[in-house]
Amino acid sequence: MKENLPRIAESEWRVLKILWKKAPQSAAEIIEKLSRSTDWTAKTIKTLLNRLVNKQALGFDKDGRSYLYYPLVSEKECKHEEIRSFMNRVFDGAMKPMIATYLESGKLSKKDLEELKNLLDKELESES
Amino acid sequence: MKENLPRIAESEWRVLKILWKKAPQSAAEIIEKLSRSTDWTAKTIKTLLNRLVNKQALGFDKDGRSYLYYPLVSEKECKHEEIRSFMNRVFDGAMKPMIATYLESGKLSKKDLEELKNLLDKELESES
DNA sequence: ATATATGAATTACAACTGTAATCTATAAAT
DNA sequence: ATTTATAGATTACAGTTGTAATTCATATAT
Repeated sequence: MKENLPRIAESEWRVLKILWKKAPQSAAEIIEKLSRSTDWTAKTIKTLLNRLVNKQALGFDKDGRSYLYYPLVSEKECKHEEIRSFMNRVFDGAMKPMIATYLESGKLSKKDLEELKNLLDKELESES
Repeated sequence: MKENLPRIAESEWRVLKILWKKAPQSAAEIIEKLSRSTDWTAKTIKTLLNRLVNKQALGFDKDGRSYLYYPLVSEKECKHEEIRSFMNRVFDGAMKPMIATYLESGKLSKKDLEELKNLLDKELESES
């Protein structure tokens, strides 16, 4: 609902996603989870936590001598912003060409297509 | 058809888009066009052309002492790749949450929604 | 023939990223 | 009390990007 979202790098998205699922979490917990999905060392993950704190994307409370981290930026805001900048960069901001291009890449099954159609239908109904 | 697409930076997209519209074009033409939509100096644009040539995203033919540039990477491939990496980074590769998030951001008019629905319908029909 | 303007090539430089290693303070183990 | 392991802080270092300025070669003007 506010201004100046920090820029989130690719590796930082991984960290934020974990904290959006559950917060707060200690560095140890975060490291444990990321170690399963990446090959980053604990040091690397600490660096990412640090950078996110510096960018004010994360905050923390002290718990003894370790920290409990939590997001300061909302998942929704970040995703909206990321969609926006991606669409501008690649599709001059227009959704339709983006979808058309995606369809063309043939990555969607019939079921996917129908689900998307449902989404749109619901949105159309719900519109005042 | 593909393999080893170079990574295209944001500013480089601007240049490529111009050359996908029409190719080949001289640096002077490209500079002229980009000067209308950005505040980059000619030097900056030359740097971008150079980098794109180094990444093998552009090629050129000599025309006297200046060059005529043309894309070596296809618009379609680049866009597909960019969608793919964006969806992975932000939405774990799934289109539906992406669309849902976009709808939620309220950036689409009723007309937009209907156009998108048409796109999907056509795709569904055309599917064997 | 020489000076100048212009195209492209090279160099610049800081911020951001990926990917850590090292340092510092302190809690825990002995 | 001293050693050691550990948490977080600081430093590292190369590659990418934004944003040019400088240099080099040469076509053109004088």
